[in-house]
Amino acid sequence: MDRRQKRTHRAIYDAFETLVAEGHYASITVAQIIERADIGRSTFYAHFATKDDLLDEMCVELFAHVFEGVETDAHTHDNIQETMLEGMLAHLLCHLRDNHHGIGIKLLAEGEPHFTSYFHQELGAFFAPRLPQRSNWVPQDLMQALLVSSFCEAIGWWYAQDFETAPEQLAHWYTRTMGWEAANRQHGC
Amino acid sequence: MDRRQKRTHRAIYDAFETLVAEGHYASITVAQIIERADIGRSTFYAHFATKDDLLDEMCVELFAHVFEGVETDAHTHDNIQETMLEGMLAHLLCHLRDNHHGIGIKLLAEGEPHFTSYFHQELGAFFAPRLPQRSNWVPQDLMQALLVSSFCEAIGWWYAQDFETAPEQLAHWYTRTMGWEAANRQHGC
DNA sequence: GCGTTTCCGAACTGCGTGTACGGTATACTA
DNA sequence: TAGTATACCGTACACGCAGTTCGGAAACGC
Repeated sequence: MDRRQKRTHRAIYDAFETLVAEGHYASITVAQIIERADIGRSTFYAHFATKDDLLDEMCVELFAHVFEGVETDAHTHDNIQETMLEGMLAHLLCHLRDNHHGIGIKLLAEGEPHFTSYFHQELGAFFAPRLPQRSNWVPQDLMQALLVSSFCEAIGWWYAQDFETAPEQLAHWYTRTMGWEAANRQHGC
Repeated sequence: MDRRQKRTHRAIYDAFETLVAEGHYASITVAQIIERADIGRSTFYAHFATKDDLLDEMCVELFAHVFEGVETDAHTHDNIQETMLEGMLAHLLCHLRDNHHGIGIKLLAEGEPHFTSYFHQELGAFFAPRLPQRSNWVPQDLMQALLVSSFCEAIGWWYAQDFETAPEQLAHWYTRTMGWEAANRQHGC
């Protein structure tokens, strides 16, 4: 690949990332990206058909990192199933907070539609084989949707309070609230 | 108030409502509204500063209807508390589905930001004094946020499957999933 | 070096928002 | 019913942003 292409691509990408980190995605203009990346207008359109394509590419790259290792990673220091789940979710939270200036979490909190739907999809797939026990009362797809949207909301809450809570704590609150504690612990009976 | 004003106002309002019912809010243009309402361009701007102001006014009117009577209404044929809550939620669902061509539910499902945040606020206030028992494990504001976003998601699910499920059934699933069943029933212990 | 590819940048089209203003029609008022 | 106020019409305009075009300059790979 031509060295110029790589350079330009990177420049656009970086400019975009910092702009997203600074302000609201929807209000970013191509002119701003161009100026920040210090490239010509037509050059931008030679690389991306539209601003959303840029976002789209970023989603792919981001999720590749964010979900990477969530299923297999270290945090499984305990083989009680729900602790494992909590660990994975905490892991996910850390990734979202720390990768790429935390723009993933920001786009989620802002409710950016494309990113959000992408994330919903990924998270839905993650939850699908892990639904809480009592979910047989409820249609599976509904249950899954509730879990996903709640987790997104929890992320938004976390972001809004500037990550004061520890990810493990948040994951614990979340799983308890959504009914996973019934899995293999007896409630106070 | 001048009769002409009322007429025009109504015309704009109705045109807007049908347009929202037909398509995606974000993609509706002022030109479309004008054409549908059959009024002049400057006339529109004499009534509303911007398209969003129109939406805003609609939110107010809509919520006045939707939340009206939810707290006090008939459905309290039973004074077990959670049945009451389910009844109120079912009532709410009916209102949302049936009022104003169901545009409320549509805006929610589309994730229109202004309407959604408005609705979140109202619903949050509704849930605040009714949090499930076990919510003392979790910060109240987080709990409330999870309840609200889950309910919105449930509404979206309902809309997506074209209201096949009965509102009472959906309200029941929702309350059980979110942990209200623990209020005064013993789990299977 | 030399052909190829990419970049530059300015000019242009297209679309949507919101404003300005003079003429016309309709509504209140006495 | 005549007169005054006010709402409506509609065209034209300024503005901002998206996305395209194209000829010339610069950088690349071989």
